[in-house]
Amino acid sequence: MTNQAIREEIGDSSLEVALGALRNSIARWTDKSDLLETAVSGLLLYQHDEPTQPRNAMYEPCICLVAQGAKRVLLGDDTYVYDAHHYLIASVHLPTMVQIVEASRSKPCMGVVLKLDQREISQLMVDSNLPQPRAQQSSRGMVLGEVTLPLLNAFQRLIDLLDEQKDIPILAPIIQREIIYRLLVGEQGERLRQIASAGSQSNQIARAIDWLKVNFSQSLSIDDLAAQARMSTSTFHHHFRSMTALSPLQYQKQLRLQEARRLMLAERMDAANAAFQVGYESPSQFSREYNRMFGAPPLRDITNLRQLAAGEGG
Amino acid sequence: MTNQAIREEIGDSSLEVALGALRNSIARWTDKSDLLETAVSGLLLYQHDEPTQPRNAMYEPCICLVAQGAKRVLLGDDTYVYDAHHYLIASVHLPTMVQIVEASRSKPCMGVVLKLDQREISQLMVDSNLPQPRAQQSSRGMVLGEVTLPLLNAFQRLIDLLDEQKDIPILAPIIQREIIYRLLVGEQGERLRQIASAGSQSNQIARAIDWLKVNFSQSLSIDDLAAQARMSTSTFHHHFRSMTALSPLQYQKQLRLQEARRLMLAERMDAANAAFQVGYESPSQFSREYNRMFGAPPLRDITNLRQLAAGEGG
DNA sequence: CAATACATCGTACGATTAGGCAATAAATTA
DNA sequence: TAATTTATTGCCTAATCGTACGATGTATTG
Repeated sequence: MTNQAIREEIGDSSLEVALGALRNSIARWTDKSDLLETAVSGLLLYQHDEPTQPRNAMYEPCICLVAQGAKRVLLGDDTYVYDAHHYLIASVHLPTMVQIVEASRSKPCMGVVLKLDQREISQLMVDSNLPQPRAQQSSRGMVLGEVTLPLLNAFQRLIDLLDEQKDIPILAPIIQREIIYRLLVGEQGERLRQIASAGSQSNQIARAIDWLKVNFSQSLSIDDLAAQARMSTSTFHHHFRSMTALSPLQYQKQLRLQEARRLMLAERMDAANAAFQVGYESPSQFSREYNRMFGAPPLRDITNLRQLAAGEGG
Repeated sequence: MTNQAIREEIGDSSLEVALGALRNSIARWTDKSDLLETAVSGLLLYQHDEPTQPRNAMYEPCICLVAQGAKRVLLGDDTYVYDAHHYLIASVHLPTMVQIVEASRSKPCMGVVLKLDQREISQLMVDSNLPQPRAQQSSRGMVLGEVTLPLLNAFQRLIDLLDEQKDIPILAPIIQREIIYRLLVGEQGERLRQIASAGSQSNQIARAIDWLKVNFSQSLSIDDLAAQARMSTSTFHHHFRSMTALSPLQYQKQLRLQEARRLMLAERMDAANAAFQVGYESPSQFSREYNRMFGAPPLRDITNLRQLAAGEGG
């Protein structure tokens, strides 16, 4: 056995130990098919005890780990599958399809999510004099990386804080900074640094995405948005798509339709009003696009969902 | 013979008489194959005693009449042929191919050109309370119309002024206003009014064209130009093309290459400098496009032209 | 200095939009 | 249950706009 192989062996076994500890911690705080917002702001824990169908979900800027099980994320034509040995970073808000592909009663999928704040990342880059990214080109806003022991340990310490709530205000930010630092210098650090470096194309696109996220119900002028990002219309398109796998309009449409669905489902709003609320000016157009996205026209889709929920509840 | 027919007969014969008078006047001031800028500013007279090949020419905003002979104007894929019974209005600067198709020693092509000033047109529209145009859609910046007797008479009086130079400062503007008025209320008045009504799409495009005409050697941002015209990039394209039969870039290219040709021919500038002067940043690109437009690379084209001129001169 | 790779930009094309109207489904009432 | 009203969805037209693609210009590499 070579030294290299020995190191890997040791590393791997340490990793497994750390993952085991993480599983225990997650299990202490969450129950089956449970999602918990913890006392550490931005830190979420969850477990789920069976595979799911793909479902629409919005990823926020965050880093996601699973201590057990596996998930599949669909972004445009790309597929990202991650498990206990791979983390996933989303550097912007991204509409995706998410599916738990590996989970069971005996071995539920157990996950940790830590939301990332771009300002923190930028601050850390300045503070630690990390080099500006080489390439100007913008790439996908989602990336997979290999889980390392120090990273796992940091997460472990973060979760351990939940037992010592008084330490959270002081220690949580420190540990979060450590995690971010480890990501920045890790294999996918370049990506994160691109997003965070002010004025870069990635950063400009990220700003545009933030704007859309807030103002999706307003009517959208791509030309203006491009001007804001100091790019030509077509260049803006190019970079937007390379980051989100969606055209700006498709992105806005996703936001609009998902919000409309939420309004009808949770706030019991009728189709026409929901359509209007999210920025559509004609109900017929809304109906057509809703149908295209969710597979059924508004009312029928909502009825389906209600029946499904009732069935699960009973 | 119906009254209608009689009126037409009378009208036609009067028209012929008027055209005869116009021919005499033009002949008094111009010689064979001669172009005269008259003492009336904006008024040009010319005659040409043989048909020509099509040649590149820039039309300014103007109205063109021929008292004898015929001309053909090529604008993009459109062809405009006009003779003694049809005038041609150009409402913006337009790069065209022009060809005299009917002319001979005994019956030379005899023409009158009066340049039009958009501000005068707008002023007249306000003063005379002419209605704003109905349609918003923009159309070709060139149009043919049927010559009428009053129009011919006005032109006759304008040319007659050349014999009474002291009256020009007072009478020329008045007669020009009459001509513009007749055009505005005539069959093609709608077109002219569109161009002149501030804020209309046609007017916005006309402004963009004016800008291009002056700043063709600067590098051009279509997005900015569109923003200036308060249109989206694509809408701007659409209207620009419907008015000029050219895309904005093609339009600019025409201006650049024609100016470069002039610089080389008249100012004896070398190719590389001419290229640079009109805004090209690489001589190779210039050469390629020059070749495409004039059928020969810069140096050879100029040599050809010089030989041609020498041949005609001798 | 040529050749090549790469990013950017212009623009033609096709998708999307508003707005109006017709058809249909659902709900309410006779 | 039938009739009437109301809410939703489907369809049309004309215009605008988004955007994929190909042309153009810039940087890089041998």
